[in-house]
Amino acid sequence: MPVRTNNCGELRDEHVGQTVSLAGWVNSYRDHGGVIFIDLRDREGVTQIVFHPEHAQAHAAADKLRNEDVVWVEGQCVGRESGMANPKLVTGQIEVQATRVEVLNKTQAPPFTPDEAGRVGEEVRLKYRYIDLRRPRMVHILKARHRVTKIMRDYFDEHGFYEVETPFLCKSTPEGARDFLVPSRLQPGEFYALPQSPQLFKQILMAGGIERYVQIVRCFRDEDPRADRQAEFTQLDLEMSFVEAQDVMALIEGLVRRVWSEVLEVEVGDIPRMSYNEAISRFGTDRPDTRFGMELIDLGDIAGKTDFGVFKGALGLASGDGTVKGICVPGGGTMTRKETDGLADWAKGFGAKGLAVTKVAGPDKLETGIAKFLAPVAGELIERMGAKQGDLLCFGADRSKIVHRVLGELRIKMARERDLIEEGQWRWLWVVDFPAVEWNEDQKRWDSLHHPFTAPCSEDMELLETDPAAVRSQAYDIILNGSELGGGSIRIHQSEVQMQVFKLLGIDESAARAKFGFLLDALKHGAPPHGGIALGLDRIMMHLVGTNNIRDVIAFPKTQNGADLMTEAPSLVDDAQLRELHLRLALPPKPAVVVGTG
RNA sequence: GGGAGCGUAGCUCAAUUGGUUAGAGCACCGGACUGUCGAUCCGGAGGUUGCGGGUUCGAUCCCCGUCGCUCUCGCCA
Repeated sequence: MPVRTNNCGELRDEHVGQTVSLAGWVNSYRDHGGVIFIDLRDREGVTQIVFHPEHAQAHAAADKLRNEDVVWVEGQCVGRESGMANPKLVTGQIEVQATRVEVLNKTQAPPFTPDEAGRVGEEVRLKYRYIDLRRPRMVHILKARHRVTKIMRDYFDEHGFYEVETPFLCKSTPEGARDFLVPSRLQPGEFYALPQSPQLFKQILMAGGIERYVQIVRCFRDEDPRADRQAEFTQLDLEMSFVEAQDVMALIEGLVRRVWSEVLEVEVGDIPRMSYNEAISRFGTDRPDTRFGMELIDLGDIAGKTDFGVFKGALGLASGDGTVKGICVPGGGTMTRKETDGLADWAKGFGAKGLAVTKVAGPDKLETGIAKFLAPVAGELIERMGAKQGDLLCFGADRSKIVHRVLGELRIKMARERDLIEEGQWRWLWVVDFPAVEWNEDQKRWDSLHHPFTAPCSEDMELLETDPAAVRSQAYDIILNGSELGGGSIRIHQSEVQMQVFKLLGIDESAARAKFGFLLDALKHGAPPHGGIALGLDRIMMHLVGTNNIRDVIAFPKTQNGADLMTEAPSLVDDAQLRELHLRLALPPKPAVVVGTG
């Protein structure tokens, strides 16, 4: 490999006259028969190379160059005459007159070129990821990701953290997400699980006196992916001893302030806090998008004055948690009957029986939908909801959980569809004061909202036995523009408290010992008070580079079926491999081949 | 596991109500061309319309199944 003196993004007027050598990929070629141009691309940019017939070796070689050939060129950096400069290239003031060329690798015709890849389907991009990664956009993303993790490591180093690696081959604990399992060869019939997070290990590190731990770590959850979720993902994971929630939150504020400042030159101010109850009540979700209004308005008292059966029914629910709330969709009055009927069907997907709507026709006048039921309270309703003529009012009347869910989802849906979110905003939020546990109606038991190691608020401790639903936890989630970037908590550091919580969750002493005995022992052997947080690095990157596709920020992502289209993982393995692991497949029978009926 | 959308040349797309030889641009191959920068011009090659079945005189088009990709509900302590 001959010497490379410069990269393709750095030559400027000041380099004119120098003999330079570049290497990279042929981004495009323009063969005029006499003079030939190629745009040479490497990681750093694009530089135009000119081949004149006088340099016979170079010219002859250039004649055969095609897109994505890998070449090395040597030549003179020359200035371009005015009118011949290319303002689209940062190197457009100069070009390199090639005197020597070496084709480092001749390529097959590529299925697509990095130039046009923005218009290529994702399936093809993933199959030929190495070509996709040559796109300046992808280089930019991977570079940004590198910078972000570098900033994070520097930041935590400055704050006294040690980066410690934790195991990938772990003990399976059936709580939470489905585990990826790894069969053990040495212990027939037994399995490891890949970590869903290093939660317990980082707590043990605290018991081990490490005091401040951080790790940028891969986590695995065998659940169906989404646009912002992948079975294999990366967390910024940390834990600190001798701290309270405020300390962890302040540390993270400092981190995002630095990352956003250095990467985007955006200043992040103090991040406001909102209680879980307020978030649910005003936004119908524990991760509110506060970039726009359209908040949920409580209408219980007004609804009670109407004769509308749906409202009456909700308010009179035996469960006692019946609620009537509404949102006002600005300008939504333009929606057609078909569209609003469609909303009702959509709402059923979230457990609602339907969705009542009406339109504002004047200061105290409603029309269409359930207008006739609301006529007596029209003025009051319109005033309460801050509505004006031409708005659409949507109502949820049901158990409060369903009302909040439906209206919370509707709020987002309407904002997106009607373009009510002003771009370029960074709305940060801490959601705090979560309930520690939530009643699971299906399983008839209490479930942790975060995880079983989250410390309850000390002043709520006595409620653990009398009124579990009222116990708040020392947990905190950080939200950006309605997306959950991460969450953490102060942990339980006393084994008696941990056992009390396990008991509430229906995990008895023997089960607790079997699954978490090592943790209980560690808590008994001098575990300090501690707490931490984990942030989704992939989601942070999605925000920083402006994509809503998590696969864009991962070099080698998987598809919705968990497949890697490039390597074709997962795949069948040899019988010999299975035998070594003491495994035998028990696949479901193949569906019978249906022969045409007719 | 459920719902929705998509699948036609290497890539991005088109193809009338179900109609005769499935087209275009780019890429590829051959040729021309000494200042282009999405070069241009001339010519050429390239198709199991994802796969299997059905309906029909005739299917890219309609029906059933299946595979793949995307979004989504469930799921994600």
